[in-house]
Amino acid sequence: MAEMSDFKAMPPVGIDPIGASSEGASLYERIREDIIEGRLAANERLVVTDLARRHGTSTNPVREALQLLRGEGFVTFVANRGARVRPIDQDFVRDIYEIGVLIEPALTRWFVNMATSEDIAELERLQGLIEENNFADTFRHSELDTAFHTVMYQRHYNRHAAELWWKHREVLRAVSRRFNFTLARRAAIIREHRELIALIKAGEADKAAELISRHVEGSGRHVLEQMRARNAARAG
Amino acid sequence: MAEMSDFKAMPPVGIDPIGASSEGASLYERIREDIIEGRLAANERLVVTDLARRHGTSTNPVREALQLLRGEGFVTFVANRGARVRPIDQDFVRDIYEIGVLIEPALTRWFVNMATSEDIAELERLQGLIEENNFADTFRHSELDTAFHTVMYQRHYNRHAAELWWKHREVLRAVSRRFNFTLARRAAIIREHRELIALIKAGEADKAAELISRHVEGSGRHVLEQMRARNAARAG
DNA sequence: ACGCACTGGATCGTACATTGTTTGTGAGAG
DNA sequence: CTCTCACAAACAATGTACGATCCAGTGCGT
Repeated sequence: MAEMSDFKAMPPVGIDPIGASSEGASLYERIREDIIEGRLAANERLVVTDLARRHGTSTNPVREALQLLRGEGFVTFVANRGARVRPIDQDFVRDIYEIGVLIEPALTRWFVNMATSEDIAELERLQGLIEENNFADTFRHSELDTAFHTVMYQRHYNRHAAELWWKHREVLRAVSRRFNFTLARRAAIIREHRELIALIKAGEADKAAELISRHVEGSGRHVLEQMRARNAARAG
Repeated sequence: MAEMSDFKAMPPVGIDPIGASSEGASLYERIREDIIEGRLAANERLVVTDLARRHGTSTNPVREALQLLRGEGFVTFVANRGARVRPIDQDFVRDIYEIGVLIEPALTRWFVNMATSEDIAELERLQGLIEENNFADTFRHSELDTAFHTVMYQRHYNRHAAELWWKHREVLRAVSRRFNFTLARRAAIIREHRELIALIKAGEADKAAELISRHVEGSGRHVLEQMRARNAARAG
């Protein structure tokens, strides 16, 4: 059973993704999933009574969930006119990736100087599972890849940065799940991960940071290309 | 009257700091101010009925305000045990500054390549007011300084990054308001702002980014030292 | 001294009242 | 006949009040 939880992506310790009331929490999660996964269209109105009916609760938990989502930026509010879905569009994804490019190298640099042999063993184990899976199960790949990077950022002293990274990651994971990996991207991921492990072992913090910068940027470019292609196909 | 609004710090366009219901909005703002300004102690319990009584409303707006604050990271929740004030301590401030050091240079680099002569005129005007004020009115300085940097980041295409910067800025503004500026820091601020304007004029994006990095880091170090000193004084 | 039931209180969920916005209809002007 | 404006009714968001549920701390009994 340890095997099962090994590749389930979990947030860095101390970062509580939910924490609301029992009912409110699941509501929050479900609405957020609906937004991220695209089941709720961009800019769609979120009518409180509708959501309450659909999820079988009263309006109050819905309102609280919406406020929480507002604080996290998934929903926009206009006074006396209710909530709307914030579009998870190319701009949104690009913004997130760009912030990742700025933050992740710093997290990585710290990790390289703090990595234990257990960390490296764990990274190699996960990398082994990633290569074993070899993108056959894309969902599993997504989980493993997230776990890989979580090992690196998990214990960083800057909890804010780690939390920010995790929140962004959750969005990107959901978005990229809609697409397949190109062969070029698959090769790049495997190659860069291996190179990264090597640099960590060698204690090359700056080079590792620089590599992560390229890694994140490449990942972002890949997803954005896919989104663009799908949009073009839809429009054509 | 144009003169009055000139030095009032305003968020970058399109970034709505409130947007809740009329009553709920002020509630949200008041509670947040109480947290940031330190009137609500770190880890203090936020009892819904108390807050409702104190602010003269019913419990529901309070609950929504708290959820919003949770989403923004100012309060923490434990299921069935309510909300607590997230401590605005040295770790918190350090985390925010470190993220600023990573993000602001990128925003600056973009601005240098996009700056118009109007932008530069506005920066020089604000810098003139800053030097004229010369830290006599620290509150005014804080507003002017925020306005100065807002000019630079306001129109950045990455709305996420700009919003992140603004949110952090609001916290730091409130925190630094508790302290005075050392003479060394005053000199550094004036000098770095002047140098920054010169670099922007010259179109030296990389150098400007590097300068901002030092500027933010210096600002962070200054505030953290003040916090540390006060804590030591309090403990002694 | 340790454990268990009880009590006090706060959170969480439901139902309802109020207020503001939107939309649809109709009359009048062009 | 069409367009515009005003008014009114429906609708949704916001605020209030209340009951149910869940925790924490206390005091009793062993």
